[in-house]
Amino acid sequence: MGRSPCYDKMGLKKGPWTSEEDQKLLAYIDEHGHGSWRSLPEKAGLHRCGKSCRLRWTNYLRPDIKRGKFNLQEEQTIIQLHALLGNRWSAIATHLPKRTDNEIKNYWNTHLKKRLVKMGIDPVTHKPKNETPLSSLGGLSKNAATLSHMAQWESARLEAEARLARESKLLHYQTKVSSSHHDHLNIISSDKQKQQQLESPTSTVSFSEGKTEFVGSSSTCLNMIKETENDWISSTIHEFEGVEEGLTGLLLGGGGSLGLSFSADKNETAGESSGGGGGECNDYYEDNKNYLESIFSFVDPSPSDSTPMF
DNA sequence: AAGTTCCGCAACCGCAAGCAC
DNA sequence: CGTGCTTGCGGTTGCGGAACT
Repeated sequence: MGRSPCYDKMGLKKGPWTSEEDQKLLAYIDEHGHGSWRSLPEKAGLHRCGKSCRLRWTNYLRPDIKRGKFNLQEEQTIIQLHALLGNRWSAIATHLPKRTDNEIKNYWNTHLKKRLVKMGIDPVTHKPKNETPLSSLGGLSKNAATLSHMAQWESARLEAEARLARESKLLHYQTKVSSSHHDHLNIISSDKQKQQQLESPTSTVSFSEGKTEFVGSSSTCLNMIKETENDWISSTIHEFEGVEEGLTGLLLGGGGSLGLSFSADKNETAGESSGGGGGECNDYYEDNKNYLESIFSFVDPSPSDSTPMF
């Protein structure tokens, strides 16, 4: 199968991009859209392979990228979506407008993953490494099964959403040429805001009477899978045209109940600050409990203490 | 001040899905 | 329907700067 023979080709540069190369790439995409990535470098006068250009564009030069530190809400969203979706960074990124999958992946690997480990939570399964203390939460295994099942559906749905977002992007950049490339690095115009709406599809997962539903024309999981993708995508378009609060919003809507003490790098965890690991377990236990409750409250609509999501 | 270690992030690699022919 | 090309994705690497000794 054809893998693009990238950097072996004579004269193709690799490594960090210079500002001059950035300008060339931006200017070309401004003018023509990216079109075929393979042919872009030659047309743009770049001695790079198309793959490198695409990467540079999607991860760095795109005008709708927000750079800088992740805020608390974003962190929580990543963690909870990761619990649902695993390492599906592109799917997670669709719920974090202006953040790239690469950035989210990096942030997870360098920050969040370590924090969970320190809290005694397995960053892969999002379960406590020592199950026993939390078994007292009750119903967790049942919830875990539900969560797993849900994740599968959410996964499938997000794939379609992501595809839609990609198509929207392509359409936008092929048909719309924005102003100067300096603008790319600095502003978000009204056009870009429209674009964001397309690029940031939101979920409309709802839960009722213990049954999971996906709001929209495809009201049940079964319907969702039976519908043709086009039908489903078009229904999704209607959804996020009118619905502002998506999965992210839902997650954050319950954010007040989140007990995670992710206070942006100050003290990594309560356990760590307790010094020498003596009292770590209790602190971790509290963190874990809140952590898991925050995730499971997303699944289990028990009316008691969880903040209503809708 | 110099050397070493640690950390964060941009970029690369390779696989696989999607698409066109 | 099969084949080959392009693109997207996730894992990993390596460089540069910060922190530490």
